[in-house]
Amino acid sequence: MTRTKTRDLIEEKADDLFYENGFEATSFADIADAVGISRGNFYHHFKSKDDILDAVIDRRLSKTARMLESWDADKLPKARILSFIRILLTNQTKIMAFGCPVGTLTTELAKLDHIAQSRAAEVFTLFRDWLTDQFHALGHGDESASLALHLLGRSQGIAVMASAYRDETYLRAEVTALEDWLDTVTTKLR
Amino acid sequence: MTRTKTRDLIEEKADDLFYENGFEATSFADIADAVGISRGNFYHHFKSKDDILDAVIDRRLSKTARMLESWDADKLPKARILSFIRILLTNQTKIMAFGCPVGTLTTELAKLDHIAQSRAAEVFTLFRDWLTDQFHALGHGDESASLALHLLGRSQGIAVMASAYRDETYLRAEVTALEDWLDTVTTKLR
DNA sequence: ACATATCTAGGACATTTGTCCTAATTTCTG
DNA sequence: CAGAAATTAGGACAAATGTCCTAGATATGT
Repeated sequence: MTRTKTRDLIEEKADDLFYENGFEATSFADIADAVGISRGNFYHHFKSKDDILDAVIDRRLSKTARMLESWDADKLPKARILSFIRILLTNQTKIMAFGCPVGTLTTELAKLDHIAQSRAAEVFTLFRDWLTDQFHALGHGDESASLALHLLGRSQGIAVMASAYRDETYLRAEVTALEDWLDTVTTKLR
Repeated sequence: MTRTKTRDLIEEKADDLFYENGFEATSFADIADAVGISRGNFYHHFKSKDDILDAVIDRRLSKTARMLESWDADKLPKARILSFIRILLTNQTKIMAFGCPVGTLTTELAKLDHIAQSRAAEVFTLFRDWLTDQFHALGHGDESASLALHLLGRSQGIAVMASAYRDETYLRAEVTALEDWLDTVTTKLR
């Protein structure tokens, strides 16, 4: 198999496992098993566990950036924010089982006092800046940044509670509440 | 040392370590070192790691119940809810470093597929039911339960974002926003 | 087609993990 | 005070961890 293919496969499986089982709880053996390669082969592609973590974070950063760009392409600001809110519904099953991938990873890395924590939080920054742009486009001026952070926090809270209780009704109700909030906030301007 | 004293000390240190470093990342050796006893002695008090986890959860449950009772004793419903909101300020430093102890533990246990996950979530239930009572007392009727869950989710989101960015300004702004929300919600009734 | 670089498997390694055992010490009880 | 019970220390144990090494297989470039 070509280099990039195996590397990519490792990153993909590691990404999944870090999300579903946590970074600390995922061992080299777990990833190697999931990929179907030997443990030894591993070190040809990644020379340490932190190396894989870096790659997984990179992967998530570019995946997120691509998603935001695709929303930029064919939507209006308010619809874009709605797309963000509705990630909670799109990924409902996984979120109820494992929470938000971004929030849970940064939380875990904070506890581990891991150097990569701030890099993991950059995924949040991607969303935050993008959301700030959207609120700006809607004419919210200086408020835009705090609206973006507020929305990010609301989503995180929903993810935490939805997974704690595995409660779909709560999740849906809160998504609706967020959509209402967006309506209120965007119509308050005129 | 008497049985209860050592047991208590172990629980206390385990509680702290689980919070600050995570459950999985905390080893027996870590706890034993923190308490200052030998690893062997450990198994006289707790026969497995899950045993300590159970004890720590019990501890948190009763600690939480006691706190809520103390608020019941000398406050009015709205002031009680305000006390809840202001936990975020009271425990600001720890929350910015390690997130919310309840949210982060349930999240981790969900990923580990751990049997104790639902018991850990009972701390949320304590808060939820108590908050529901307060909203009831304020005359919110059937809305009370979802208001309680909403407030719980908002707090969780704030804890996640505050620790992701270690951002005190955000935390304070969002607490103020929550206080405003409480005002709006409670005055909307008349 | 051959030399070179890349990839792969399998195992070695020291360390750490959770768990358990034994023997000594302390504390309690009659 | 003597005997029983509870507590403690220290180490043994297998399994798992992250890391590294070697030797064979595969692919690549000329």
